[in-house]
Amino acid sequence: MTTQQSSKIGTYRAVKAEILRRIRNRDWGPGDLLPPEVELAEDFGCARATVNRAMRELTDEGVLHRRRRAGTRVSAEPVRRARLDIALTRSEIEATGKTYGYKLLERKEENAPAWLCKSLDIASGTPIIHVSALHFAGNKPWQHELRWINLNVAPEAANETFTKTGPNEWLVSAVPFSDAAVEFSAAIANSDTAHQLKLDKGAPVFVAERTTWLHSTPITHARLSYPPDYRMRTTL
Amino acid sequence: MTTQQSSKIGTYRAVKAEILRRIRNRDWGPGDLLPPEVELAEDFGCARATVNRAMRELTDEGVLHRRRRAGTRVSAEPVRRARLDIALTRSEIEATGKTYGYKLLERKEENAPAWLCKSLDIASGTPIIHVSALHFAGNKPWQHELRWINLNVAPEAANETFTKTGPNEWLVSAVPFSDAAVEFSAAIANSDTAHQLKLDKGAPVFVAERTTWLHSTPITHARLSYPPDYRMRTTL
DNA sequence: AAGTGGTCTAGACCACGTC
DNA sequence: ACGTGGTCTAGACCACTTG
Repeated sequence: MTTQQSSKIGTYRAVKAEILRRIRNRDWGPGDLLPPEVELAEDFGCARATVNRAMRELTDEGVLHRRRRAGTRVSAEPVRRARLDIALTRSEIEATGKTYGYKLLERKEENAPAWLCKSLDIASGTPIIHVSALHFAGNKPWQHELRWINLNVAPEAANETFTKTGPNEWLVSAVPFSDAAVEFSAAIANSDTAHQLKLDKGAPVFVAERTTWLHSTPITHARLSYPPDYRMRTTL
Repeated sequence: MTTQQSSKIGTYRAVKAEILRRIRNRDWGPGDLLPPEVELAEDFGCARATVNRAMRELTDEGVLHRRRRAGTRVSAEPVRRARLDIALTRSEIEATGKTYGYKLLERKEENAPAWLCKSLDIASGTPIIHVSALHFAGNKPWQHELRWINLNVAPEAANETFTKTGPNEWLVSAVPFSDAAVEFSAAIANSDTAHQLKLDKGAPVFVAERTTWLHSTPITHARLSYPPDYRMRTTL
């Protein structure tokens, strides 16, 4: 929340800080064109590469907008690129100082239900493992996890019981992936989830749905429900 | 969702791709130590700086973990660093192809209520502007916005009516900030929000709460409520 | 003490897209 | 066409932290 300590001059951090200062000071307002890298390098008395790194990072953060030949401008719309650190549930809970707990509710092998085939774009009849489990922070239910694992891609999952650790912990160490997507939404807990999370009927839940692929092939899909007092925060 | 096109050899992109390939191929598994930069530079036949950039980016993305002297390892827990692009509501809606609409519901100047003072850590009696507004995608209510602006920091806000454009659009172009935080959660819509979003009583809403500061001084706080069919997605 | 990453420099060439 | 950013190189010195 506080501006980062300014560093020695001539560093890319110092350049970043100075550019940010000028933007906040409105020397450069939204949409304004900044001088080219070479010029700024002279101003700041450093190498062009240093200015480049500073500006590149500011661009990644959504503060600047760059195009070849057209130059660098202050973002007219500061698209805040927030970072979400999605950790293992265990780590997330332990980071709060609470004790992590896990309980397997159900595990079954079956063919992927129609809605899942459609959602993941896999052939009907694809064998999967379905797991329902609870994660606790201390004694309090923290997350209800519903997971589906594609056995065609991760057949080793058939040997896992998931009684002591959750599917995700096993997956991250056992199955490589190349792409992931997450969706967040709000919903009313269904009766099972409400019961497991010890919520009243009609209580809202925060829902995260994750899917991962290895080279376009779906590996696993998870629906994670959190009680309404859960807060997901951005870092940075 | 698909792996990025591999580039010419000797580029940092090629190095990134090759490192990722070896990780997915389990040449290097979770927790494993990678060779030092100098060595990889030789292997790949490129400069150390090129390898450095590749590894630095992979570290930013949460794939690798680096410490001086200790070397570089594959993350044992791939903390998925998801990126959320938080755009202006207008842009977000227009990106879906729908027409953006805006309607001011209420605007009043008053002293900050106690809960807000506590939440933002500002003195009681701080003058603020409170705005309630609706954002539409086509004819459908998309977001209910409740906003509070600190008049001590942004006194110019007193001259704004917010009848044609929302507070956020004015803020981004008029008031610089240095820090921002966002929290997401699920809640039951209160009667006002439910009415405005045309939801049934007891319907869940997806809630985003944003606060921004300029050098540790709170500028504005917003509570944004979305209907339950809203999905927030990660990019990348 | 020594090895590893972190960063800066000076120079070069390239790629893109605007003018 | 040509100015702007994008990237690579080779070398150097520094900062951290572990053995």
